[in-house]
Amino acid sequence: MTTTGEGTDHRAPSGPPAAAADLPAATVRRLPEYLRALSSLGESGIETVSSETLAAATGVNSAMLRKDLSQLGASGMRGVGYNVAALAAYIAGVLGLTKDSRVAIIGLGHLGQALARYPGFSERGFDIVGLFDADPGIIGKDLDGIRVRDVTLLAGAVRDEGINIGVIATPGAAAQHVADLLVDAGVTSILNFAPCVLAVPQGVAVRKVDLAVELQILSFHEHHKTIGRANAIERS
Amino acid sequence: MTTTGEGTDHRAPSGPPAAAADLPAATVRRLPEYLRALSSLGESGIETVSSETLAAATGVNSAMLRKDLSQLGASGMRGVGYNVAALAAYIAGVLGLTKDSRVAIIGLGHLGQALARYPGFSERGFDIVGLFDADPGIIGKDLDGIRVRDVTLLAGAVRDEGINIGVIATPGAAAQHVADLLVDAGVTSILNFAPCVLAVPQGVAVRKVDLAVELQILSFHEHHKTIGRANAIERS
DNA sequence: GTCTGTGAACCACTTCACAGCG
DNA sequence: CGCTGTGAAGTGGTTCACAGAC
Repeated sequence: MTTTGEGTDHRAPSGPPAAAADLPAATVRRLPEYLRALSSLGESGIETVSSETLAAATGVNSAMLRKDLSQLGASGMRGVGYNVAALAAYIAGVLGLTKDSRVAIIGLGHLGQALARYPGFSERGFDIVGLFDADPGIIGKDLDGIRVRDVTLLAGAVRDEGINIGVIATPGAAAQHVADLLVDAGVTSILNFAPCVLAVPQGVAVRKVDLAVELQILSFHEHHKTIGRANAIERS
Repeated sequence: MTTTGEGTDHRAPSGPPAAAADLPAATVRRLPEYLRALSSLGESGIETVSSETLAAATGVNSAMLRKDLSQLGASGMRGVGYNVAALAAYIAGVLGLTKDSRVAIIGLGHLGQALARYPGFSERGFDIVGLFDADPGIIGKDLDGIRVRDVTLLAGAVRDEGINIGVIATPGAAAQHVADLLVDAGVTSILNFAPCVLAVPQGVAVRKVDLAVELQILSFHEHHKTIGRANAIERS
């Protein structure tokens, strides 16, 4: 399945990930990190982990980890710690990773092609099932067994193939149009790599990743590395 | 230069980006967005912009934009707004984009190759001057005119070629080793795409981008899209 | 009148510190 | 005795609302 790959042999070790609907955004952001650290621990054969250890592996404060997990409604044995396999399964459940997501990538320039071939997606339960572009020079191309289709076929594919996440890797100028296509077709989760702000209706979740922005933030720190004010750089 | 490309003809329109050293992290994160929006406005020939308009273009509250800019020490004419070209130049100065940065990418799998060819980097003043990998099958390969070198040559290249930003696009298992090489060679800014937490000494800035994490956060929202609680999804 | 700059209130998240369970 | 779970305190960031410049 998606998560541990190791651990003991029970399928659903903990109770059902019940009422974990309105977690703080900051907590949600950390859950994938916890999950990754737990997978890594599980592969090392470790069965139990303390909040202190797991927090160190994810770069957070142990109290925050405990608070996150308790808000989430889960586990932990006092005096002992957390069961690695059970906790991983629980978090995976909260994140909705029990059922694989179906992803379309729109825009297959260099970045889009790299995303299409990035093994980390399928490894973690995200099936890339559709590739779309507007450039006739790219349409028809085969990327690791998936053929790039014309973007005009996007809406039909979303419906017919159960696509529920759209990844926009087009130039900025095309991004809003693609977002509109996705939203009209019923997609409510979008990951945007284009350098622009997308307008979407309420209820549609958009996350934005701008690689150049990250470099510019580093540039800022680099530029102001004069005095010994080297604190507060992490987690900026 | 790095930023507007358009606008009026004065080179250094505003005063020197003086004492903007210890800005709040949240502000620094937004500066590149402001800059991008300003570039876009400048290309449209717009010379002046109100905080309201610029805030809308970047998806933030106008009061926050004004506060950011005033903290930064800059500009603004009451009753009128901000001079687009001057403000862009000012922000570029604060971010340290007046001098181009020299970037090395380590790890040239699919993602690293895409990053090496991503035009957005050079467009915004980041010169990719070094590509390094440990795989003999990749070393020697030419990517858009840059030859991939053996990672053992990294330290020397950092010193000889003035590399000041390292981008790690290796598998997780190799990332810490590469980070150590970079730090030992004197690099103090690292952008990490590997799915792991890096340990670095104080004074070294690390930013982490994990593409799968972004999808997992979307998965969470997708999974909990039951009730009409569609607020607070943006900016999570 | 318009739009900036900013004190004050508000809110969210983080850290501390410790009570309580195993 | 160790480690979780959590109230309480602290911190940082956002929004409000308005005084003041143009």
